[in-house]
Amino acid sequence: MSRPEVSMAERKRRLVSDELTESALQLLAVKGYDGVTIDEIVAAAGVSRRTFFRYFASKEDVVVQFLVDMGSDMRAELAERPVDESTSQALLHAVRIPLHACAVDSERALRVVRLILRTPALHARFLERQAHWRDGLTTQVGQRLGLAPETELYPGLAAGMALTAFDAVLRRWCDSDGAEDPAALLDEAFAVIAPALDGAAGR
Amino acid sequence: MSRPEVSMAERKRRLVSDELTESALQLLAVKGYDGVTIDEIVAAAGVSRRTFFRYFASKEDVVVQFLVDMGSDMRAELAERPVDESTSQALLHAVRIPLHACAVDSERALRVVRLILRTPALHARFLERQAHWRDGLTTQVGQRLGLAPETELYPGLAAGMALTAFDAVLRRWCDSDGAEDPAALLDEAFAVIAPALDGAAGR
DNA sequence: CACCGCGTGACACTCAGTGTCAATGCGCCT
DNA sequence: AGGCGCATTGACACTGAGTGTCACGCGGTG
Repeated sequence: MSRPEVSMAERKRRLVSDELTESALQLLAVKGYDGVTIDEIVAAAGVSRRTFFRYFASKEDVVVQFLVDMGSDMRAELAERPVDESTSQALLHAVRIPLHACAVDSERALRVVRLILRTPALHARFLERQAHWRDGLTTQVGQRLGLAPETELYPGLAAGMALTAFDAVLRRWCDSDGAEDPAALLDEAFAVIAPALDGAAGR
Repeated sequence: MSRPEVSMAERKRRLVSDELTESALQLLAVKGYDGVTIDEIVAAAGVSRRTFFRYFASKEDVVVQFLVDMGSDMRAELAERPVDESTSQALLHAVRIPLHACAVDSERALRVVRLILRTPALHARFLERQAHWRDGLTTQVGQRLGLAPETELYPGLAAGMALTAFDAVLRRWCDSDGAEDPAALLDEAFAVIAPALDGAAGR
């Protein structure tokens, strides 16, 4: 009753998913990635092992999955930037999205990022997601400039450089335990790469 | 007899390792990553399952392991470049190493790269190795310029950009089935990123 | 009330990866 | 030659990730 704008089934799914993610992150942060089994996670969340794999494709996914939305958000942001903006400025705004998400809930984000960066299996998965981000940004940059990414190297390089900056900033932010300001670091990083993004050779 | 410069035990290890790698690559290329089990690989190589894991830490490793040597080679090359050379030139020479290795045995390399790039699990592992390459190049760049990579963003960004170029070239080379010239593509890519590597903001 | 569809739990199974131990083979020393 | 130590191997057992299958229960519907 009331207003099932989202079917109650949908809310139920969210609930289970969140419960699982929460339990997992809690345990993983304490005992480390290899120190926790799926059985412990599902026991903490109060669901069956089988159900876990109905929500997440793998143990890694429960940590990394939220990244797919951030990838979409980034791409959407880039798509909305005015076309007369320089490539570096547009990409800077796009890359700010995930970094801003960290700043909003730095406590939690720091725990997750630390876990990812120092767990090889998670780091590998994380980088693969980033590759998808790059692909999305690449086609978007190509669209902005009217360049075919299959023919021209520039779109892929531009997207890659932007994410290189993101990565460098994220690592620094994590290593400093959140002490350094991500936004300032990102500006600094983009000051370095901007000459390549907006340079004569680029466009 | 003759000259056991390398202990016979060592040669034996190489033999087993090569046998395993060969069998694995053969099978994986044909049946796909998930279509092959370790048992099939070891049966083809004529060793026990346990032995496989004495040589490779995981199923992924048998495909990706050779990359560690390429990482060392790259870093060594960068270390040997004259210090008065521009950063972009030095990094270009370093990144040429792995690309050159592809060109030497393009037949085989193409098969492996294809397998890696279109198998998510392998791609993830591949990117993680590249992250190690980047770390090595980062400290090396820092050393060249007398910059502390923990303080300055530039070394990490420079190394990251160089590998972004490498990655873009590798993908293009693979997508074109080896038709395009890696060396030419790399020059093209470095023409884009060089302004950032050697630009005023950099050093 | 009977029906239907979906999410769930229970169970069994495959496969990756690890620890342990006994057997084997090779180099070395006496 | 014979014995000793060291390293590699195979066999076996075990844990944990991931998947297929099926029967149950619950909410909505004619």
